[in-house]
Amino acid sequence: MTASAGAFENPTVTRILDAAAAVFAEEGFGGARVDAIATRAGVNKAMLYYHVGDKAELYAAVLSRNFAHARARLATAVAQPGTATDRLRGVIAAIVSLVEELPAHPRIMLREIASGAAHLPAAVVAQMLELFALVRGVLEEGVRAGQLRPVDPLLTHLMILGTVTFMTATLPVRQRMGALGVPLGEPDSPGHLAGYLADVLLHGIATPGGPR
Amino acid sequence: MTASAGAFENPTVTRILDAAAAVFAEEGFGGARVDAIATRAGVNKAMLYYHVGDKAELYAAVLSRNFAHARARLATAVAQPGTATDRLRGVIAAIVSLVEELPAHPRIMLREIASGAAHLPAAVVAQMLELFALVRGVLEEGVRAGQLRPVDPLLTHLMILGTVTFMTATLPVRQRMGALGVPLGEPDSPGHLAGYLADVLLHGIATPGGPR
DNA sequence: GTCTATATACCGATAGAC
DNA sequence: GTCTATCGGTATATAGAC
Repeated sequence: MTASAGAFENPTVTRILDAAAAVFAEEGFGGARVDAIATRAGVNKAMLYYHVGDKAELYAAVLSRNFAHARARLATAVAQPGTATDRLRGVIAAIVSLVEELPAHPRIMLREIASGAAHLPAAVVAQMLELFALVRGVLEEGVRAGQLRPVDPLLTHLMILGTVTFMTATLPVRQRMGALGVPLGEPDSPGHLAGYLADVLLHGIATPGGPR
Repeated sequence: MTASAGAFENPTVTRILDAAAAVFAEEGFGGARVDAIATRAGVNKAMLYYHVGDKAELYAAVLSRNFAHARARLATAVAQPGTATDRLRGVIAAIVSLVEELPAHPRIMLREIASGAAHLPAAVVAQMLELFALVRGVLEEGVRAGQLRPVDPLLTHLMILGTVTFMTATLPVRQRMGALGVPLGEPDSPGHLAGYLADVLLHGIATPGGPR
């Protein structure tokens, strides 16, 4: 992962969090083994407990770091000049590039959603709210400016997140489906994905003159 | 869950699979405890192994049963009369109602996607392919009939699945966000969800005369 | 700060009585 | 077919030497 570490973050801690993110993504909170995280980080298990804490603290630290990174990226996209529509495209592109930079993050969140937020600390929930507020601002501005239909901000945000997450995280599943002999279309580049999503989201898949 | 059991399915097996689906959804494959599944099913752990098999066989049986149910439902929706657009709306409504009937299924699949299909048997992958083929048929027919733009069937299918799954499975997370004091919009009924998704997917969120 | 060794507990799976 | 008891393996977490 090698995500940008916080300014005051110990390099050993960074390695531990990077390893933890990968293992949590691969095995889930319940399935992740602290031994596996320590080995992958190249540190002793006792050092892991010394530097970060127990499994739950480790998990919270990984999520908090990822969401802080996402917030910085989304804030930049939202502050860009241009129409609300332009900035919505920028937000989608930012989300796609975030998933490329932090591939473990959507996988961890997929599991978190599945568990009903069983391991999600309150501080992380607050971070998620900040992100939603940024995207909602762009959507509401687009509605006010008459560029967007009166749209449900939360459903729209979930539509973006769900689509991007599925299109990237399902790659291994799709490869296994393709191995069964059925062509599944060309592999999708990040740019292709972001463009396709923004286009469908803005204009739909119906032909302009098609029946309603 | 109480899904429609296969015709030749032992009632004890049905109870075990129902319990397993709930626990796998809640805890994941790695986090699920066979003891917890047996207790929830009201059977002895030894009986669970006797009737179904080990943890992996249990997991495969749950997924296979769910996908068989989904296939029957989707096949009905696809066979309905009407234009391709009408049937696409029917497919979306069928997917939404499936998620309502089998709430454990999307949660299990969310985790499966996150793990990179780590526990997915080949037979289940084949079942997923059948479902994709049904939806792709409707989309391709819509393109041929000129009702849909030349659309990427797989990306579109993932867009539908990702959106429906996120909108339903994120409910606990959204409730926790709402508890932090920020209004998140009215709760979404299944019908509202299906209608919103179909509408956005077909026509986008841009106003008809809006800038491209 | 770092590492070894271990306490303590739990889990998956089965043997064997009935 | 059903249940109890348990084996063997492994997990988290920490104590304690250096």
